[in-house]
Parts: sequence; structure tokens; C-alpha cells
Amino acid sequence: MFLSLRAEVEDALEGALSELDFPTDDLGLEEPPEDVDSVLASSVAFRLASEAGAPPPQVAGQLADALDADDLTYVSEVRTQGPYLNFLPSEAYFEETLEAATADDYGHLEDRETSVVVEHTSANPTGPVHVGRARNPIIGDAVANVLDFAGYDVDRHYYVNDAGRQMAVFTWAYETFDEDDLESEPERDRIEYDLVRYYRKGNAYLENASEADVAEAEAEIESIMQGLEAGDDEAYERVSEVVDQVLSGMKACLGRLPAEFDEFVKETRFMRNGDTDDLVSRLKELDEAVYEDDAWQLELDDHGIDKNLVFLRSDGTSLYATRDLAHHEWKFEEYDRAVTVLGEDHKLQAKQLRTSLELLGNDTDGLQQVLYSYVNLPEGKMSTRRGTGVDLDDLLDEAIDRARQEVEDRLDDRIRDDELDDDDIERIAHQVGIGAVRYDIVSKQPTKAITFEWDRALDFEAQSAPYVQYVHARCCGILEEADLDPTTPLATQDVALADLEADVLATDAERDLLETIGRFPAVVDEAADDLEPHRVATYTREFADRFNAFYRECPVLADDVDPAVRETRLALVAASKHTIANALSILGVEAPRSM
RNA sequence: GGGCGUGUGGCCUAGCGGAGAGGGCAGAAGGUUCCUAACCUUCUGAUCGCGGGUUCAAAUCCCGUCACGCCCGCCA
Repeated sequence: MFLSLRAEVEDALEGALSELDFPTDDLGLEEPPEDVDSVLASSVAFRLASEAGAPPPQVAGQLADALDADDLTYVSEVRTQGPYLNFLPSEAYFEETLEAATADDYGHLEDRETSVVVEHTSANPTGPVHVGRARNPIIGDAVANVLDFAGYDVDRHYYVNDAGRQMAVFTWAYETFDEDDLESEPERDRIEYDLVRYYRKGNAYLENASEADVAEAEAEIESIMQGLEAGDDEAYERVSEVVDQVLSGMKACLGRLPAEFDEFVKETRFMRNGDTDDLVSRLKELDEAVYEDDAWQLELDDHGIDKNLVFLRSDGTSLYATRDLAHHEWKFEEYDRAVTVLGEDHKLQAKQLRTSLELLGNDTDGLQQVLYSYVNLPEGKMSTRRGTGVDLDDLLDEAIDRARQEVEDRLDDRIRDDELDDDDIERIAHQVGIGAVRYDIVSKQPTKAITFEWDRALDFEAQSAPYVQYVHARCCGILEEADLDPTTPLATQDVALADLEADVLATDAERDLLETIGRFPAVVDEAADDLEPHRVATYTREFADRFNAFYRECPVLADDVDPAVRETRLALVAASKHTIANALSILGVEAPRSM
């Protein structure tokens, strides 16, 4: 609804400006501060003052006179306040918002008939997912969700680096060592925890064994890599045995978040189908291609990158970057847009990738990269190879344990003693625990560095997932108390929706809440445009504040509430429920019915 | 050394050209005969790293400077 209102105001303001012979290129639209009664404001008058030869407040007055609110559906009045123009919402705005939000798909925007592939996580299949990487699936999943909500046709991809030296080392180690050679037990009963021990063992061996032994091992590793390069089935099968197993474990871990994927795209695919070879020949034809130090490289300094991109090693094998070029050309063929979520440590590569794709004749406008800062431990970096870091599984377990403890503690000193059985407690512990981890990560700007600390990551106090989830539980509680089903649209239930009149909602708390509900689709729109899901998180917090104010001041089910008010407030609660449930679902945070 | 990013009350964070710099944590004081107190109310606390500049208007843009992070492999 806010989107319609904004469009309407843009139109009207543009009309008024051209009527007065003012430029219409910048409408100065902005959201007013909280204590102002409007939903939308404009500060154009400032800019026009010198041109008009009049002080801003006077210009604002002229504009207000030129604008007739009677012509507008969603605006009841255009009011000036000093130099500002304020657009006040009409009853129709409130009513249509209320009606729209009682549908359970509220916030979904119109189909844009545009396909987009979101690639995220793509961690090397070398072992358990650690929290250093956890930001990637959490941000990536939310980016995919918000695009989906905004009407894009979204596919989620995990690009599997199964062709690099790391995997050759892993495969060699897996085939060479036995269980007996390993010093430790798996940290957890899952396949990637088992197999990572071979990887670590192999790396330790390469660092510490005698020169001759290392040379022998290197020869084997080299042969695996050459086999992959040649598109050799046997080499592929050998590596796949390790990759597929480890990946299945990582998939299980990510599934706990949950972060699901439509496709796992293997790097070797672009070697086996010949795309990489074709790409190499095309790269060689480019003006930027040079043959230096026995290797083929791309000289990119004319394009602002002072580091050459090697695309063919002196031994004739391709590199990750080469295959990734083929991978991206494939994405461009399959999708209208391609979004990649990756760590800031890959920034230079991302730039090289984009530039090289352009040199190859691709239009890269549809390629967008979302970069996030790495999560570090207070004591330093996390590394799968060295075995340092906190496993994502451990973080999630700890989060659930702490949440369970919290539920049990709170159960004792509740006012209303509703019946939570053991299943409920377990359900809530999962929803709250995992929700808190996701929310903590997704609510921050990705460019900010994070140092992982248990207590900070698992704080259930205000401004965290449980704070927002609690609002949802409150909504459900009220609806259930009124014998309504929180999960289905209000229109299908026994409530006289047609009679709803928003003017029954007279208090500021009700108005503010409804106004906030109305802004949700615009938040989705902007968050999708800028690929910034943290905006949705910021919105959920504002929303929770507004709802709590309503909850405090406006009883719904009390005996002395007028029936018409009761019905309308119930609709408002249902609208709130759908809004917050959908906002949380974009963030990948579950919305508990009770907690 | 070069490139990129980040610096907002003791701690965390929103805002990223416009209306008193919003929140949260921690600290102080209150609130439960009334739809779940994982809530709410009130108070304390900020020269928005520092110095210049642009603008009617700067946390926000530009220049410089400092601190921190990341990157600068024929690794991925």
C-alpha cells in the first residue's frame, strides 16, 4: 500500500512542480521522523528556494497549494511544516492496508518475470562448516528469500570447488591413510567430521614428512589434478567419492539453519564438458592476453587492476578463476541475473572475474556481488586445514541448549500457566536458539567485521530474534484466544471483514502500527533492490516496538471492548501476525506460535 | 608500500545529504487482580576517530590524517 501511496505522491508532486515551472528531477521524498503525523514527506522546497527567489517555507506553501489532496486516494491532506511538505494518509490508505495484510502472503510483490540465481556459501568440501563461514549461508539465504518475496524467480546454487589442489590432496590422503594412522576420534558422528581427519593428516604429512616422501605424495596429487584436467572419468570418480561424502555432511549442517539449495554445481562440470578449454582459447585471443613466465595471463592494468590474472598454468592446467569464468558464462545463459554472496577476501577475484567476463563480451550488468566481512575469533582466524575455529554445529547446539534452559527458567515464573509440554519446549528451544544465531548475523551490515563471542552471539535479550518472535507469539495467542486460526488468512474465517472500517482504530498506537504494516512491501522492495536483507531485520525491530505499544494500550479481548472495535483490532492483530511472520521468514527465522 | 572496507555514549548497533543522532546491552528506579513480564515505563550516559573543505543543510559528500580488518600466489 505504501508503494501505491508513494507512486501517487510522486505523480502529484511532479505535476505540481511542472505546473510551477520547477525542475522535477529530484522530488526530495523521504520518510518523516517518528513524531510527525505523515507517512511521506518532501524537502524539495529547500532546493527550489534560490530558483524561486523565496525562502523554503514559502515555496513549500506554494507547492501545497498546487497539490489537491482531493485528487488523491491515499493522501488525505498535504500539510506544510516549515520547509517540509507532509503527506498525511487517508482512511482509504489505512483500510486497504488492513485488508491487504490480513492475507497470509502479505508482502509478496508482483512477479517480475525475471530469473535470478543466488550463489552462496560454496565452501570448499574439506570438512565441517565453521562459524567463520556461517555468515555466508545466513546472508545468502536471506538475500535469496528477499528476492523471492520481491517477485523474482530465484534459484539457489552452491558452487562446489571439486577441482582444486585441495581436493586432490584430500583424495590422496583419503586413499593413502587408514583409520589407524589418525590420532583422533571424529568430533561428531557425521561423515565430514570423520573424513576431515584425513585431510588434516595429509596436510600435516606434507609439511613434516621427509623430502622424498613428500615428493612421492606430490606426484600422486599431481596425477589426480592432471586427470581432472583431462576430463578423465577415473580421476573424477576418485575425487567424487571424497567430495560427495563430505558435501553430504556439510549439507546436513547447513540444513539445520536451514539453508537449502536447488543445485550443487560442480566445478569439474565445466572441465568435463569442454567449456573451460573453449574459454581458454577465447581468452588467448584477447588483446590483454600475454604469455609470460611460461603461463598464459590476462593483463588487466588498463582496467584498473594491477595484478595479472593467470588463466593457464605453465603445466597447461586451468585454474579456479578460469573455470569460474566458464561457470559464470553458463549462469548468464541460464538466468537473467546472477547474485553471488562472498567474503571480502575474494573481492579482488570478484573484480577480476567481472572485468574478464566483460572482455569476453559478456554484459555484466546482471552480475552482482554481495560482500561480507569474515567472522574471526578473538584469538584469530579460523581454518579447516589447521582445525582451528568453532564448528557451526557446535554453535547451533549451544544456542539450542541455552534457549532450552531459558524456556525452562521462564516457565516457573509465568503469570499465565499455559500448558507447554516437552515437545513445545524442544520446539521453542530450536526456534529461538537457531533464530537468535541467524538474526544476530543477518541484522548487521555485512561489511562490518564480526568477532565471534559466545555470549554476544547468544544473547536472547531485546533487539534479538526472541524479542521479535515474541511479538508473533503474542499475535497468535490473541487470535487463538478468539477462536481464530492464526495460520490462515482472515478472509476465510468467521470474521466480518467487509464491515471493517479503519476509522474504528482511533488511537495513535493503532494508527502507528497499521502505518508500519503498510510499509512492509516497500521494505521488501528496497531490501531486494539493494540486496540488503538487514533492512528487513531493522524493520522487524521497529515493528515489534509498534506492536508492543499497541499491545500495552489497546486491549482486544477485554470484556469492555466494543464489538466493532474488537473485530477491527482482531483484524489488526491478524495483519500484524502475517506481517511479522513473513518478515521473519525472509530472514530465515522461524515464527513460534507460542513461547 | 599499494588497493578496498570499517571507525557512532563503557560495550553492540541503526541511520549514509535534510525536521532534537534512533535502538539495545550494561547501570539506577518502577510496573503482573487486565489478551504470555523473552514485555513495558522513567532516568543516567555521544565534541558521530581526528583536521580541513563543499553546501541553505554534513554522522552522511570531497581532501588529508590516524587506528583496525581484508587483499595484493602458476591456492581456492
